[in-house]
Amino acid sequence: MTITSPRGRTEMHRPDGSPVRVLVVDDESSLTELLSMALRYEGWEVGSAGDGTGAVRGAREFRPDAVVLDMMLPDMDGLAVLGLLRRELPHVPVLFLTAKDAVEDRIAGLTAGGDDYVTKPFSLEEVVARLRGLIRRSGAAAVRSESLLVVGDLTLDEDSHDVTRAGQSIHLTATEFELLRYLMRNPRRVLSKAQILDRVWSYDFGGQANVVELYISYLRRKIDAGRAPMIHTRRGAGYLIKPADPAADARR
Amino acid sequence: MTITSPRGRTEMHRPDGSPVRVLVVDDESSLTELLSMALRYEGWEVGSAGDGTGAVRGAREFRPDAVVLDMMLPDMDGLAVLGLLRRELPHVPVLFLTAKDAVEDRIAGLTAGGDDYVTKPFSLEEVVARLRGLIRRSGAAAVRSESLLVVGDLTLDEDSHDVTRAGQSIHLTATEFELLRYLMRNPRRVLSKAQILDRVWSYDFGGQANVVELYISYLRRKIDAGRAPMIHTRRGAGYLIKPADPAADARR
DNA sequence: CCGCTTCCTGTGAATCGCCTGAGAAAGCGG
DNA sequence: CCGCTTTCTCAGGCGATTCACAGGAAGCGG
Repeated sequence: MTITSPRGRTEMHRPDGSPVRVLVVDDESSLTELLSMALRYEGWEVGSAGDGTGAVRGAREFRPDAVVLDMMLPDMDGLAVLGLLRRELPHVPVLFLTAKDAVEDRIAGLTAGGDDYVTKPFSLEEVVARLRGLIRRSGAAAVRSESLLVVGDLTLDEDSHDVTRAGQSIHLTATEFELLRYLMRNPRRVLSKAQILDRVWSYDFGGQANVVELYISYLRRKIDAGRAPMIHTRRGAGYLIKPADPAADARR
Repeated sequence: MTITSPRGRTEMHRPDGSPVRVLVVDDESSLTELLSMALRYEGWEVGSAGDGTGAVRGAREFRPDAVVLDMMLPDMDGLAVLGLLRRELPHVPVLFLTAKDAVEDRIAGLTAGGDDYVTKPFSLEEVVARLRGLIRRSGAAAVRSESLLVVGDLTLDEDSHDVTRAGQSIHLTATEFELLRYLMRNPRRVLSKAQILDRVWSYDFGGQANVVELYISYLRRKIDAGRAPMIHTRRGAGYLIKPADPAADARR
């Protein structure tokens, strides 16, 4: 098993102050690497394993607070792995990775204990968001962080998916929602189109990079329409969101 | 016997503030695991046993506030187990698990003492609800939590199964009732179709996921018909219930 | 001010997810 | 055993969503 330590900001901690630990189990090394990078960046400590045997060993040695588990492993059935994991770590919430077309009844019962799943191909934002939700609700994180993101007079609730600006409710589509969440989780910070594409769109997205521009445009229409703008373009660099400058409104 | 502690929100407590304890007895480990997960998520401490002998030992050592007991155990008759349990824990309420075709009048006699039963295959919502009822009525829980769920002008009584909106009584079928209860126990929270399926339908349900859509549609006809809607679709994410926005009514 | 690059956004097509009517099958009460 | 209720499948339909494309606008360096 490989263990890597966080390098970014750590918002969630365990009761003793150490970073949250996540075990990633997938047989495609490109995916475990992708996930490890993203989760480490989230401020978590990441362990990874490529099969069921490694997963059990990882659970025993690494004692993670959450597990990301691919249901398709080379050496054993996903449910079998789950059973063994549960024996080691009865409390740990599990985020399942499943193929889109996988028979849905394989999932049956899995989310019942508070676990969750995402289908491949996924976006990193989605995985991170769900993992945060699982950890938040599991009580492993000392700070039972809020599900509400706030930037200026803009709010986004990850539980209800409600978005408001200045108290007014705003309807967003799924993609718009994920994009805004990503922006709001990184306020006052320039995010490049490449970063956004990597984070918000599925890892197998093969389309034109200007979808980002398009969706920024959609967001502006809904978020900034007729108000002091919060979404800003940094030409040649990317986009960022920040609380509206009150003077900007008067200036217009 | 295996003991696992709660990790979720704990709404019911014992007089000393510690979590309620439930002993699960079933010989199918997949079922004890499923139940353990769900009950732990409910905020309870769970012990489990796979046979009558283990059940008696569990009762003695774990001192549960309630027992979930499969009537079909490998080593002894359900009634024998019950007798031994009663010797250890005279007042503890028991939730029996029985096969659908089991002789019902035998069970009926058993439940006379305030116990209850559900037939296999069951839904987790049903088990949890009945267990909550048993515990509430047994007086083990310090907070004699209400049996009435309220969201906006919608009320649902878990004891009487009465549902009203704006004072008007509404008739629901069993499935509609369980679905609404699940929604109302998680107000303002998006619940995915998978979560709903796992929680409201029996664990062996192998049908199409769009039954959820269908029943949401039924509920809307009865709950939201001609009123400001309380049940909302989050396209690509799931459903949620919340108090009707009063402005929405005027807007329509 | 010019020309180049980058970004914005209207249009439209394809797809997706959701809603719902119709009806079969199973359950239930009398 | 019969009729009513309930559960569930199937499939058509439709609006919402996603995305490509392309012309126009805006910023930037000189």
